[in-house]
Amino acid sequence: MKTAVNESSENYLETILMLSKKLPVVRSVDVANELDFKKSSVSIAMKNLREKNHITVTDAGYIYLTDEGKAIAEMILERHETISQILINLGVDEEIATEDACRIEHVISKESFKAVLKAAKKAKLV
Amino acid sequence: MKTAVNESSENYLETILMLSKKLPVVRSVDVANELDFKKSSVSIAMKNLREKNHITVTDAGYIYLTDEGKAIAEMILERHETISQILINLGVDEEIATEDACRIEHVISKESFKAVLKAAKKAKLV
DNA sequence: GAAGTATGTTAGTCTTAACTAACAAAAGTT
DNA sequence: AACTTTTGTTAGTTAAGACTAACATACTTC
Repeated sequence: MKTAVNESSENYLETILMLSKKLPVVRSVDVANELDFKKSSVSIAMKNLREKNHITVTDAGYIYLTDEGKAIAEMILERHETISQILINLGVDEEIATEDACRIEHVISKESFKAVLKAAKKAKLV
Repeated sequence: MKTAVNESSENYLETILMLSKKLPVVRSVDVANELDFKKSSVSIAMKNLREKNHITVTDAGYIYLTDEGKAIAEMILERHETISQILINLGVDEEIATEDACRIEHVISKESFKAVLKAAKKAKLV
């Protein structure tokens, strides 16, 4: 089952996972606040993620990642943490490193990420 | 003079610079062929680049980068070559490395690129 | 010079993903 | 009970950046 995921969806899934680690439950409004988007935008995005089976939403409005959604979210979050850590350890300002990681995490291929991670570990950068 | 350049424009400028190195003159149709876009799309893009003073176009349809356009194009092309070279030297398949470089080159910050370049040189990766 | 090919432009369409505005329902407050 | 705040949804707008279709030159070629 090919799951074509675009950058926008990846970003929402990553944010839901991240929020679920620091909030008891995650709602649309939490996602909107975190990303600084309007709740109407998030509402539509959540509808799309529901239709693609990447999340489920309870009657109370609590958002949960499905296995598929969680797999994507965890992949992106791992990339985010790894890439920002590498950049910070190379001397890049933390805020800039985080912003760059936020963009690179969506465009790097599995193969390249794997190669970079391996090299960074060898060089004790991560 | 803040020159906000989006990914699309950067890509066109990079392509014009690249083509200028292997063709006597660069025209819209050459850009369209290289990027596999329709010539109408390129026509509109060239109009935008002209309005932003990133290129000039002669009556004969020959496209030339302005100083400002060339600066952007050279920056992106340097990133492209550097990033793809690093990935290839880390063992990534050449085609994948090139595709990844094509995307990362537009989203990495000046500061991060500089840090990565320095580290790659130290490690003899580039 | 007529016909065909190459090049460039314009007008209008489509998709994505944000936005505002308006509204409905629930929960909290006085 | 009445008012306010919070949350979510829907409808319609906007912008970017690709697309198709149609057309206007201009250059070739016979």
